Amino acid sequence: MNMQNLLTQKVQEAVKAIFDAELPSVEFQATRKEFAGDITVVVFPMLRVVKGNPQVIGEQIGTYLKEQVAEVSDFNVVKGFLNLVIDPSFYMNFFNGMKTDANFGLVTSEADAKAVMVEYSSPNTNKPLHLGHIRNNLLGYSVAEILKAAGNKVYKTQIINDRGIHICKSMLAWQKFGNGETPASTGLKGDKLVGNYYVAFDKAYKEEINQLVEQGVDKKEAEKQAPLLLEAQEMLRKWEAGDEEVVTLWKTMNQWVYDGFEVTYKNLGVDFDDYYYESNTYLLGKEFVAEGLSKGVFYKKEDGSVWCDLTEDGLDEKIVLRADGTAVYMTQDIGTAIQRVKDHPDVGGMVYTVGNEQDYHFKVLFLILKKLGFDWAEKLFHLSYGMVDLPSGKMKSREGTVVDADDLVAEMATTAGEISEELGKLDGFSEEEKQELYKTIGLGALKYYILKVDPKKRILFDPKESIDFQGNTGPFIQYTHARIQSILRKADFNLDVEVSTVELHEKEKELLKQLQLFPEVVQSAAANYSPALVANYVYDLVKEFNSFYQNVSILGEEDEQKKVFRVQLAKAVGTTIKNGFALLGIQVPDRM
RNA sequence: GGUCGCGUAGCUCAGCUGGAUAGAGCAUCUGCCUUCUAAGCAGACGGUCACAGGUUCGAAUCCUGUCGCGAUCACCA
Repeated sequence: MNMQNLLTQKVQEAVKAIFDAELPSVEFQATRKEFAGDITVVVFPMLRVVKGNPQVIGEQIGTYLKEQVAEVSDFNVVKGFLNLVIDPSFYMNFFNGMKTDANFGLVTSEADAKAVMVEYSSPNTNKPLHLGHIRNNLLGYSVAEILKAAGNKVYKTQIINDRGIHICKSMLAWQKFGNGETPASTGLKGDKLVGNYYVAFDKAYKEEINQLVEQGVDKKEAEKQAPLLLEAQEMLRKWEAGDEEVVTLWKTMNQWVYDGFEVTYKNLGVDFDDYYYESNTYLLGKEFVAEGLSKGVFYKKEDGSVWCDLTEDGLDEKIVLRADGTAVYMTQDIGTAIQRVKDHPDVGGMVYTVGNEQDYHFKVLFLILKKLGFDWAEKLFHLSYGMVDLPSGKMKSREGTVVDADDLVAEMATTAGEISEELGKLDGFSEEEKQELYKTIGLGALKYYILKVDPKKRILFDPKESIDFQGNTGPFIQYTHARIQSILRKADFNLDVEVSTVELHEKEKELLKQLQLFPEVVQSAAANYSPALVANYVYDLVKEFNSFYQNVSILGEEDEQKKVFRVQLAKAVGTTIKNGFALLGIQVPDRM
């Protein structure tokens, strides 16, 4: 049992015994550094049940605990705060229980557990991934890993937006200006090549508009009339009709993009269990719209379009099927959700990692699924995150103001390399090992930078100010892990022994307290879908460790018992750093 | 205009199920490498927690209003 649960019981017992009152709950907080004690009971909330002076009440409860509870070795009361000193043996017991557990704090899922499906990435197939997608990918991957670690079965998936006018634009531009270029012929990544044609389309399209405007056509009208756009629309119609030539080109160019995406995903270190494609699912929702109609969840307007009335829920009316019977975004998402549960009957909930610009869409989607009567609809979560903006504003791929995902990852590795070279600690590394390490550090910096901030906050990213490698950063934490491994390499004695040191150094105790929090942090990060909680926790742990490392000699300690304990402690911290960072998708090196 | 989110040190962020003097990092300044990796440690400087009310023994945290920033309100996705 952990300390808080035990103390909750004991404090309730004390209040019962002394004041004959029932305490519904007990409030704890960490004891402030300037006071003696390890954990603090806040007396004020008890005043609702127990009348009296908080100082006196604190004294009475403190006395009771000291006498009755073995783990409480002393106490003091400051105003309404009862500071308890916990006996070192409690920490040692905890430590001896966890120090050999390589999965401390991580929970494996029960065989019959319900699964959670986490959707993330979900790009369009007409352009390469950029910094915004990076945030999405890192968040989705990390939340999936955190949910796993908290004891859930997880499927990672995405819905690929592979159809529509945007991809036709790239296809058309390629047909017109491409001269048969391929990724192989140009050496370009497929997603980059296709992205170039998307930009080329936009450029040519704008020229046409300008020409039309010069000829006296109204601008709005020109945007609709430009021959290129009409051609692209015609291409979309052909695609929907199954035109062989168009479909073949579509398949070819999409495959180029997928191949390019795979490289980016591999670079980022994210993966998926399952892929869904809009071209397969966009018609799926229709049968459920029909079902919803018969159930009275939806209604049909005179023109034949189908709607869902959400005004009673404080929202608007929402269209779920066009008058011409074609699917809208909502139709497709209804269908995809249902399809996913059909494919994976053990799915009991889903997480959608999608930017906050779609908050309203998901509110509506979840509500509609609920109205359709699916029990899992209660367990849907929109992992909504803030946009990544540049100092100049929003990233716009057509205007070339995007921070490309591959470029950024590469730049981070280059910077990591420059810093490493300067520090010159990599004697004995092969060139290959060095490159591998630079990638690990660069990615660590990038991932930590993005994941440590609360998902719902927007991020302002200034490409001119590079991401730090010092302070509250990924590399700082990786560095600490490397330091610990260095100690372990040098510790040439048996660590497999039980140490019962009762005398704990202040720094050691602080570390043990911090380690103890890890399991709760994992659970809380899962409950809040927040990698930031894990990031902040690991940072606190690492800060605490470095303070210990710099102030207390580990291998130089003369007392054999203490020395062994300190190395064991360092090892446990190293394992927790590694496990915590794994939840963020960040690797930790053994040397750097 | 309606709805939703955000506003904490010069900058980037913690803290937000109400609790002691609001914490880190970066930047600036001081010390610490003949001892376990200085991507580090120890310290200094820096705050009317956007503003105004309210609830409370107690508010950065909860409620109301105002201001600022962003998103969204398509038979687009």
